This record gives sequence, C-alpha cells and structure tokens, in this order.
Amino acid sequence: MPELPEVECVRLGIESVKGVQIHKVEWNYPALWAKETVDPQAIESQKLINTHRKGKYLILEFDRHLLLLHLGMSGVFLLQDSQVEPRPHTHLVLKLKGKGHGSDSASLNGWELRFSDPRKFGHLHLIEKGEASAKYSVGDEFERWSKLGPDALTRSFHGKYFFEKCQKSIRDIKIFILDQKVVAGVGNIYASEALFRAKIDPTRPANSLNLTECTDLAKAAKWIMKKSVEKRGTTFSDYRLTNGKGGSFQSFLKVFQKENETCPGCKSHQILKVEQDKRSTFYCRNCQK
DNA sequence: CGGGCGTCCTGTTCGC
DNA sequence: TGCGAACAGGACGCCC
Repeated sequence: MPELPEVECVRLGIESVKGVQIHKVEWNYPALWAKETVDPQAIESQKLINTHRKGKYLILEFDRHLLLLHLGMSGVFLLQDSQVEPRPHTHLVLKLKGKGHGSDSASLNGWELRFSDPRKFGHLHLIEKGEASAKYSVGDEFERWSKLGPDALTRSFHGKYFFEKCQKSIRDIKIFILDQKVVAGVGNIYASEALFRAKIDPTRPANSLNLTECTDLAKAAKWIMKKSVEKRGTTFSDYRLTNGKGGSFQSFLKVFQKENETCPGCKSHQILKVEQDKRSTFYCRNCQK
C-alpha cells in the first residue's frame, strides 16, 4: 500500500529521468482514467519537465499537460528497458525517447515508464496546464488535489492546525488521521506507527486529544515518514521503487502487522489488533493512553 | 457538514 | 489436497 513515503520514493525515481521526451503512449484500461481526462496521447512528443507530490498523489509535469496519478493499493511505476517483459496488469506505458542531446542521449532510448496496478484501485487523470499551475502550486486547479489537506511533511501540518481540526470530530483518532482532507499522505501503516510513537490510543475520539497530544502526533507522523523515505519505503507485497526493488522500512515497524508479538516499548504486553472502519489497527494498550 | 457504509478489484489466505 | 469464500485496503459517492 503506497503511502506518502512510498509515493515520494517513486517520485524521486521518476525525477531521475527529468528532461526525457515521451515518444509514444500506450494504455489499455480506460476505467482507471478520470471521466474528464484529456486523451493520454496528448503527451506524445512532450518532455517531462518536473515531478510533484501532495500526499499520496503524484504529478508528472509535461510541457503543456499535467498527469495526476494515484497508485491506489497495488500500483507500481517502473522504469524498464522495453526488452524486459512487462509485469502483468500493466495499464500505462510511456515510451521514452532519450534526453535529446549529449552523449547520453541514447541511454534512455528503448526505455519505458510503466504503470502496473493489479487491483485497479489506482487513478489517472491528464489535464492541460492552467494559469493556476504557473502562478500557484502545480495542480491546484485540479479538483481532487485541491480538496486535500496539507501534505503531512510540510510545515502547514502542525500541532495547532491538527488540534483545531480534531476539535470538530468525534471519530476515532486513527480513522481521523487517515482522512486525506485533514492531512494528506498518512495511510494505514503509518497511522498505527505514528500513534504508537506518540503513545496515543487509536480508539480515542479525535476531540479528546489536547494540543500537546496533537502536536506530538503530528511530529510522530512526520518523523516516521521521513525515516521511511530514507529507507526507501515499506515493502509488503506490491510496492516497488521505479527500479523494481523494494524498500526496507518494514524492518523498522514497531506495531503494524505484529499482532500478539511483545510490545517493543514496554516489553510486557502484547500488540493488539483491532478493526476500525473496516481496517486493521495495531497498538499496545499499555503504552498508548 | 459530519459520519457511516457500499463499491470498485484481484492476489493471497483461510476453512472445510 | 483442492477449491470456493473471505479478506485486504484508498478514496469516492451516496445516504441520513
């Protein structure tokens, strides 16, 4: 499940081919695309000039268009030689033309950016660049993007902001922090991990947290996700970097998918697994209050 | 507007 | 052993 750190690592991988020209676009599953999307073929002959990320959304910026991507549950974005057999469920292929000049211009010829998504929970949307993207933040005119809360790694996500949001909700704090309109980027893995680090019981109502606790939780979420980016993300089954390799943060997880294991904090209680909003939450009832 | 739930999808795991 | 059922999970759309 790609969350903020995994998406950031994918972005960094794509960033390495910045400047490349798109030779040809192939896609085969229209349902993955937004209804209002521009024909994906429009980016043929355009150059990839930049990459952006907000929460779990990724934006590939071309000369005249923006490609907005969500990896969903099982989406991967691979940079591969066309000779390599594509993974099953490859739904979008951007064939690259090379960097256009210099001695390494041929180095990317025949290479492809490939989007594969077995469970088809991903989402793709191509739009023309608007005035807003030039003047403000890239992609802000995009409806889904504009509804997102502040990216979890930015300064806009701070204790006071989070506290004010929490005050208005009676939902469990674990469920609340997963709401992308509140803060963008936190998913199921890092929600459990951040709450453990902040020593907060995931089943508490959001509006029961005081300012200090909200500040601690925001800091914990940032700390965890920054560490994960350094380790190239958490790999369980599907997630892969653009080079096809997995990250290593899974070995640093404290509670996620560790039901019945001894808590690494108190070393006396077992990690519990509970269901919240049909999703698994892992925590230590002794350490988290 | 907040909150709860159904829906999409397929590889993996579970149960008899 | 094998096969079908249940499950996992992000975000949207619908309902109250």
